[in-house]
Amino acid sequence: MNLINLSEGAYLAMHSLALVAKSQPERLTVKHLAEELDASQAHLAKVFQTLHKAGFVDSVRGPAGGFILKKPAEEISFLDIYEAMEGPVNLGHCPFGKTKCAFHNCIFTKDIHRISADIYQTYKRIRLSDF
Amino acid sequence: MNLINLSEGAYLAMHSLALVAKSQPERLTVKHLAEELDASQAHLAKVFQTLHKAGFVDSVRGPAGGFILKKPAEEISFLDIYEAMEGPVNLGHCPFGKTKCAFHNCIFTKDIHRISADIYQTYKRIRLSDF
DNA sequence: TCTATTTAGGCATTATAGTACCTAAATAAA
DNA sequence: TTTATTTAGGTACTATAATGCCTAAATAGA
Repeated sequence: MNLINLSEGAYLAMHSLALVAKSQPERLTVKHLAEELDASQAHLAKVFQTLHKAGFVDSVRGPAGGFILKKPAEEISFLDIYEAMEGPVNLGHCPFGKTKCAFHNCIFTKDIHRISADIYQTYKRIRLSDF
Repeated sequence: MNLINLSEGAYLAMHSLALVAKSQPERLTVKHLAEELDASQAHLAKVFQTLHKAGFVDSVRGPAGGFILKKPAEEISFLDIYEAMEGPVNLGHCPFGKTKCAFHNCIFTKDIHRISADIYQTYKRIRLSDF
């Protein structure tokens, strides 16, 4: 069981974009990336549709086609990718969306908020140019 | 979107056991706890079936029934509860269960492992007696 | 004994993520 | 121009987690 919350989709997005960034300016195909990551080609294709719509990559169809980064690798953080795949992160509120808490001092306040902030800052700091 | 991985079930287990611990030796009912936590009574009842089987609570049926802790609050950590609800945690491996990694140094090694270890130690440290 | 309360357990329903499939569009190469 | 390749997008299927519902069992109290 995984302690951090990262779907297969977000995992694929982060890892495949890192590979795309590494091989710039060469285009990479979904087929190639799926083999490289030992992942489902169908799922990865869906992920890249999302990444394309979100403006992270440019696509070229046909033979010798594939994906390249649309923005410089320095300008794409893991947080950007995470939010594109999983939706926007909202820190500062109860991580479970509760408006009412049975505890005067939430039993999670001290620790869970610290950890959430840590993950947030970590994702924000890591950039595709780091690979 | 929540950065840490904690299901509604695990959230309910941690919070309701904290309330049970606080009100010892009085028994608490699922109905009471559901109101207190503003949560689904049906779901909480399921959670307590799991907690009962896992040996965290003793149950008494019928009027004036409810749940009490079976073990001292000092001996129950959030990690114990988490694992009872979500399954055993395995640190030290790829958090996504991959045996093959496309990166010589996994892009997550430094940070994700640090954060996972942090969450693990935090859950391990927090005990029901802390409330 | 009877009734109301409360947990136990099984089953059904719902939501979501993941996967698969099919067709269209684009394009490089033969 | 034709063919093979590859992304785009829609739809549908599957698996699993989460949630809800119903009935049985237990038990305190009237």
